[in-house]
Amino acid sequence: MTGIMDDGSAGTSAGADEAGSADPAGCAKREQILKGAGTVFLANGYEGASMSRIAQMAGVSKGTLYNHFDGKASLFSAFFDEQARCRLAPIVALSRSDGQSVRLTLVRFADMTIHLLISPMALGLYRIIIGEVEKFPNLADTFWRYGFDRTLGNLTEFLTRSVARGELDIADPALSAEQFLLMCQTRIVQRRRFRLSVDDSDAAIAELAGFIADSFLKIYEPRHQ
Amino acid sequence: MTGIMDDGSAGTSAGADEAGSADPAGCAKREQILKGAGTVFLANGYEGASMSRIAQMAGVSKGTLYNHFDGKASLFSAFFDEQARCRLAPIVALSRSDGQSVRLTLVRFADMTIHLLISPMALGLYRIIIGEVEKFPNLADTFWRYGFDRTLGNLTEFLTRSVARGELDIADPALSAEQFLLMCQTRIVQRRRFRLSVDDSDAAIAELAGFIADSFLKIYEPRHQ
Amino acid sequence: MTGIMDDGSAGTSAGADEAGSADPAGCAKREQILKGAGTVFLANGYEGASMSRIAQMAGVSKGTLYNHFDGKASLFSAFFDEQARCRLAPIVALSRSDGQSVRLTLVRFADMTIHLLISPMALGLYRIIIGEVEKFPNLADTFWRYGFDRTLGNLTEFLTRSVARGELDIADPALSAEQFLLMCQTRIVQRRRFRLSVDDSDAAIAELAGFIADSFLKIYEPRHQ
Amino acid sequence: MTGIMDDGSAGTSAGADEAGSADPAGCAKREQILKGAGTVFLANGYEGASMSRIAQMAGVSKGTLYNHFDGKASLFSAFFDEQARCRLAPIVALSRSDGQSVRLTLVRFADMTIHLLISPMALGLYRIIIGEVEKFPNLADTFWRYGFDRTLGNLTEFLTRSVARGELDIADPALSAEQFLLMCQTRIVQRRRFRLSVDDSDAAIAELAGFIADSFLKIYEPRHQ
DNA sequence: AATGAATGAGTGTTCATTCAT
DNA sequence: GATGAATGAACACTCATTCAT
Repeated sequence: MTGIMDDGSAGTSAGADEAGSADPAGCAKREQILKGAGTVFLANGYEGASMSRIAQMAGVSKGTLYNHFDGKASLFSAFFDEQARCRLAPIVALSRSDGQSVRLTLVRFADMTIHLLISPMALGLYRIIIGEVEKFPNLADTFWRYGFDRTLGNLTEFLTRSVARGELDIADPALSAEQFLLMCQTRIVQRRRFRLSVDDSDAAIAELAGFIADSFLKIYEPRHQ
Repeated sequence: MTGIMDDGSAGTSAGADEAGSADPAGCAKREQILKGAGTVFLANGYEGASMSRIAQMAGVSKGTLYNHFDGKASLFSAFFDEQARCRLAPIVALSRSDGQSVRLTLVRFADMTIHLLISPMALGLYRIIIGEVEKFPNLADTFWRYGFDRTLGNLTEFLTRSVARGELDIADPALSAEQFLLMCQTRIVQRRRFRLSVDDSDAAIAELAGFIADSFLKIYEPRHQ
Repeated sequence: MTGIMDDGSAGTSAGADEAGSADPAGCAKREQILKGAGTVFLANGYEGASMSRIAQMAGVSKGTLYNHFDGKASLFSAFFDEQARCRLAPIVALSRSDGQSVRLTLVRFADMTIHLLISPMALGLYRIIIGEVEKFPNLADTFWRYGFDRTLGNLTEFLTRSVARGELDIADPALSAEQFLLMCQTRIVQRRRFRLSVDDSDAAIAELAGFIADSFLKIYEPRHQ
Repeated sequence: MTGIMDDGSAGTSAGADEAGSADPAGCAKREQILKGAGTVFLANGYEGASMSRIAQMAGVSKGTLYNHFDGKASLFSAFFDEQARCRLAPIVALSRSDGQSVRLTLVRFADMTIHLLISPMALGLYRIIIGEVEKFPNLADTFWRYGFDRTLGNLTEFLTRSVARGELDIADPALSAEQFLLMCQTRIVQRRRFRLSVDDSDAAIAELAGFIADSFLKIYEPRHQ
């Protein structure tokens, strides 16, 4: 439905030299494996996951894993590519909602970002990428490109439009967008990443989102003199 | 020189009066092991590190590891505690530097924070904690307390003093201190954590530190009307 | 031929109708492992046996051991159960031989018992059970039930029948049966358990069996006055 | 007090070429080690005992163990020799009690034997010897000679005297003595060796002792025609 | 294409033994 | 003589990977 899906299917069809009738069936098993792999990898990390458990979780035999993927590392990368390509960046669409005040848009953006970042999937992906970046450097790259840059790009675009409208005064929108995303990690997100207890109720998130948006506006709202 | 050093030397001197020459020797082996363990843990994570490799790296036999530590997890924790206690938070002293302008203090604080956070040790510790927090929840706690809270506390204190002097207008200094620390992770720190290439020259860091301090001041400098 | 064989074949045939050719193959590996395990366990005891040696002796890899059994203790128990169930108590059938004089039956019973008890397998099992009874209490229980109680039961039954016929005068046949079995361990069996040299030729055993039967008869033959 | 002590001290003094002033002190440490070793060996068997635990239990350092004994096997043998020489065969003295009826002597002998054989020490020694006889063949030999043969010898002597007095009619007193000792293991002793539950109250033992003595007398009491 | 039994190098850990102090 | 830190071979057990079916 979004451009994300298009990207995903495009990537698959590009390599779909085996397509036709075999593709759906083969893809089903493949997806089945990737789903099981994801569950195990997110719960146990790369080293902590065993191929046996993945096979068991996916409901296939261990041999089948090796028919579809070259090995553990390959399966791990495939899982991450799929996650990054297909499931990240649901914040994208939101920032398009024009017609609202800049503040409201920023508040909603912050609210959604915080909610996303403390979702089990996002926390798990962050954990595993940060943990395994030395062993799988391209993983972080993929994750960054698909998971962060797109969101960042949309926010940057929104900020640029706002600057053009004279609603904000920003010299480097890309840098400020990144700054905004980091401010969203204050308190709640950061503590959740460290598994520290914190109030992450919707109300607490909403309040924090307001605080972040206001802070951001104080930095960048045009000062009339 | 700092309170950290005092803590460390206090612990050491406490055991020094009954040992004399024996203590350094025993401590030497322990330190030797911890050093090797650190190298391997930081490079490979907890699961990826093997006791054999640690023994080899530390230049001792595998059995000696177990004479000094209860096991892998124990060694890991010991390494972590030592790092958290002794090597983190050298930023502490800085925020005491009164007599300077608030901006200069913030700039220097941001500069030091960025430098610290992109140091190999800090990057490695962050990686490993985030990666292993599910298996070692108390690790993140220790890291947070020693590595983050102390720095945060000092910054909070500084902000509170500045508010008292009328130089800043902050409702919740602790929250704003955390916000400042997260802004310090914009661009350079975050990219280094993802192993992405980024200009982390002193000049680039200095410029970013200035940007962060200015942003922070724009949020919290008193508005005269 | 005996009830023991029936038990064994019954268990096998129960699984044979859904397997056919696969069962024997899987069972073959299992039997192969159990055979190797038996050799090593009997020669070295439980603690003295290493899984590596068992694997080597059985001609399989160490991993295969763990594909078929949960671990060392499990393998040990499996070996034991099999031995206790299938190889002990071949004396059972003998006591049924009616139509002979009581004395002859007792002599033959003693003769067979002594022969059985000094067989390498019985000596090894006895050794290992006595040695490991603290660590595997259920082992001794199994051994007792399959190895001793059945034989004891048959002898008791025989004695009871003889009492009914007026050929013996026994108040507590179960106790006397046990007494008989212990008398069978005089001299030869006991010395073999201690690895002491002793004449265990068939002739010596036959003579001892006669002595035991005569002693037993002197205790329990009806005294007419 | 008994001949046992004489034997023990004789054995020690025979090898006391290092005697004089060093002997008592060295012997104290040696005894201390042997005591600790005994505790650990009896509780865990040979393989299950670790030199560290023995050192700890004896209250000496691990190195000291090796100053006094050649190694684990040597310590094990030394412990057994000492046990066999010094602590076994307290039944010896009893059979000398003449002036009583043969039956009473036999009853008291059986009673004492049963009590001795189900004592923790005797059960432990039996277990460990039977279990380790393959690895330490001379152990069983020592145990047999000191633990069994002496008792057997005394009983044989008593039986011979009784035969001479016309109170018993025994062709091979040594064989019959052994037979008597084995009958003493009926029911209670045997079950305790297998860790099976059994009534081992003094009353039960007394009753069993009576049964054994009566059985024995029925075999060997002179038949007047 | 799917299976799962077999593999063997690898893991964390223990422990009898040695030796400088 | 006593110590205990150091050793390294051995242990039970795991797991990514292969391959005959």
